[in-house]
Amino acid sequence: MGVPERWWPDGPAELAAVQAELGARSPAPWRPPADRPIRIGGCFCCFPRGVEGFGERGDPLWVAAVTYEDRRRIASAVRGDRARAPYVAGLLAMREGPALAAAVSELSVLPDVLLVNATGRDHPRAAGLAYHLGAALDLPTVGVTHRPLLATGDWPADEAGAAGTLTLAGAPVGAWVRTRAGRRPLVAHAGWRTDPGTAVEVVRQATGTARTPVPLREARRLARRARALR
DNA sequence: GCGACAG
DNA sequence: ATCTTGTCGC
Repeated sequence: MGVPERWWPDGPAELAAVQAELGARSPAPWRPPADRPIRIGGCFCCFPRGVEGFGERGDPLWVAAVTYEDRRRIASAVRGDRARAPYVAGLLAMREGPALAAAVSELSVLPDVLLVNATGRDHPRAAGLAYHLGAALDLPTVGVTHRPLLATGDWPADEAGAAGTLTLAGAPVGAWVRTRAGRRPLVAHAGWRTDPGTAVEVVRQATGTARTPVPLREARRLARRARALR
């Protein structure tokens, strides 16, 4: 993945500069291959229970990454690490970026596209963590969150698969997606080399019986299990 | 000035 | 992110 310091600087101003540079890029669009099963990955980062709020530099954390092909998990990686900074909206990369990048890099089989618990182009500098992580790893990414950061748009109909575009400054940056009827929709974010349409398609394909896409759920489960093992 | 604000 | 409490549905 190249030199870590180049992608994950320590200071807010330095990170903002990296985001501005990355956000101005227009990487070649990636599209899911139609001739073979698509490998979808997911990564997740969790923190100690009982510690609420924004946290701080040095907080212990656990990260997990997985690769799925068809309905099966074909690779996984779990590790413990430390946060680089407290949580600050718009600067999430400074807190979790390096740890997530390290976990994904340890996968024996990389996915075609990676699901990240973060925003993508829906960001002040068009470079949320999902987009940023993809650029750092040279891997197409799709962001998945409970709500948008800055983008706005109406909720879709209450039926599985329904989607509603989210725009920021007039540009489509993601979409609300109803992965399960009767449940709150989640947000599929355009990330590194993916547009809103692709993001929705990947989320739909990765979703099983639960609201959260399978690879993301599994990465979350593994990270929390590692935390439980202390 | 005040509220909002990914995880 | 994590925690608490309450409510609804199977």
